[in-house]
Amino acid sequence: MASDQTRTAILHAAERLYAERGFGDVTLRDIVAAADVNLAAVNYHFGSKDELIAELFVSRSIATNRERLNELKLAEEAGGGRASIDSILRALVGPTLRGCLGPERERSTASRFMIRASIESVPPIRRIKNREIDHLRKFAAAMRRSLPEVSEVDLYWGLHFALAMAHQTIRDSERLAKLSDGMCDLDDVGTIIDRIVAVSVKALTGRQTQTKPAAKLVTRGAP
Amino acid sequence: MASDQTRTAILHAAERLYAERGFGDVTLRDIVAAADVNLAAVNYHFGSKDELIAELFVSRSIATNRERLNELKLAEEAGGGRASIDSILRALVGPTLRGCLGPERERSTASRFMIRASIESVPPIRRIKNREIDHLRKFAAAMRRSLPEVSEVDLYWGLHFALAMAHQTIRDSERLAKLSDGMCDLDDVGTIIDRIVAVSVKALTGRQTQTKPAAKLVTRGAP
DNA sequence: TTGCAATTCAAACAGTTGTATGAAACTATC
DNA sequence: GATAGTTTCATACAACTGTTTGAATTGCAA
Repeated sequence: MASDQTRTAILHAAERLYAERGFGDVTLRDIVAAADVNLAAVNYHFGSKDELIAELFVSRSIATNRERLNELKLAEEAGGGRASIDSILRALVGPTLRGCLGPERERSTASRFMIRASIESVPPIRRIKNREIDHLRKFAAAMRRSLPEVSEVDLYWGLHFALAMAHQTIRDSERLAKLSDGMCDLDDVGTIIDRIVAVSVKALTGRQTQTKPAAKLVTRGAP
Repeated sequence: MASDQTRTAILHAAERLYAERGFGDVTLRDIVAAADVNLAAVNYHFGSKDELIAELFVSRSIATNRERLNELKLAEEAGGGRASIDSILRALVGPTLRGCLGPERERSTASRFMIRASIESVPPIRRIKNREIDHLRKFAAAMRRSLPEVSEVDLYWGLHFALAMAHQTIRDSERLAKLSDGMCDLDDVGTIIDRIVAVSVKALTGRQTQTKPAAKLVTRGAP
C-alpha cells in the first residue's frame, strides 16, 4: 500500500478537472498531467477511468446520504419516533442543497463536482444513482409514519417533487438567476431549503406548515 | 435541392438511434449505416455531427414551444387578457409532459429522443436550452398579469418549481415507478399534469411568508 | 545486503472518432 | 446531348481515446 500519494493526487486532480470542465472534456491524460503522475497510474490504482469517476461520486454521495440519515434520525428522536413532515423533508433536501449551492466563490471543488454530476449524466454515475432507491425508501417510510392519513401514492409524489425541486435548483440555478434577473438569490441556501420544504409540505398536506423549526442544527461551514 | 431523401433518412435514423441508445453510444457511422447513406452525407447536409443533433432538438422543441404559446394564447383569450394561473401553468408543463410521457409502447421516436435529451446533456443541446429563457419570460409575464399580488421573486420560484417537477418527472419516471412499486401511474399523463399544476398553484397562491407571521393572502412585495 | 513485492514509468497498442478530399454519379437546363 | 451544379461515394486523414505491457525503480523485511 505504501503511501497513496499517487492515488489521492489523482483523485484530487480528477475532481477538480471534472468540476471545472465537465466529464466530456477531460481525458485521462489531462488528469495525470494535473496530478503529475504517470498515465498508467490511473489504471493501476483504479482499474479504469469509469471506476475512478465512480469512486469520486460514491465517496461524495455516501457523505451526503450519511448527513441525510443523521438529520432524519435526529428529527425522529426529537419527535419521539414520529418526525414532523417538515423535518423529514428538510433532512432529505437540506444536505444536498447545502452541499451544492451557496456563494459561487465559496463552493468547494467537491460541490462543483457534484453539480457537474447532476448536469452531465455519465454511465458510471448513473449506475450509482440507480442504487439510491433503498436510501430513499427510508424517507418514504418516515413520511408514512409522519403522515399516516396521506395516501401512499401522494406520499411518493410528494417525495418525488421535493427531490425534483432540489435537484433542478442545483442543476439550473443559472437559468433561474438569469430569468429572474438576479432577483432570486441562489446564495441564500437556507431560504431556498425553506421554500422547497414549504412547497413540498403544502403539496402533501394541503395546508401550510405552522412550525418553522427555529434554529437549525447544521449549517454549512462549521462554527 | 433534389429530393432530400438522404437528409431525412439521416434525421430519422439519428433520432431513432439516439432515442434508443443515447448520445454517448451512437457514432456517425452507426447513423449512416442505419440510414443506408454514405458517411460523408452527414457533413455534406448538416455540416457537422453537432449541427445534426441541434437540428433534431430544435425542430422538436420549437414544436413544443409553439404548442405552449398556443395554449397560453387560448388561455389568455378565454380570460379576457388575464389567464388563470392554473391555465398558464398547464400551458407551460402540459405540452412537454404529453410529448414525453404516456404508455411506454405508445411513445414515438421523437418523444424518446426528447427524454434522452433531458437525461443526457450534450453540448449542442445545452446551447439551445440556454436560449429558451426568452420563451419562459412570456410565461413569467403572463403569470405576473394573472397574480399581480404575488411578488416577482415568488413568481419566478413558482415557475422554476413547476418546470422542475415536470422535468424531473420526465427524466426520472423510472425511479419513481420503482420507488413506489408501480403505485404511481406514469402512463396517466393527464393526472400527472393535474398534480404538478395543483402543487405549483398552491406554491404560488398559498401564503408566501416563511419568516413573517400572520399575513393574510397578501402581497409580499410592495403593492 | 539480498530478495520480493509494490509501484512507477515510457512506450506502444488497438481502436474509434468526426471530418476532409477528390473523383464519380446523378439531375436538370439549355 | 453537352454543361453546370448538386449530390453521392470510397477512402484517407489526423488526432485522440482508454488500456496494456514489460522493464525500471522504489520501499521494506529478513
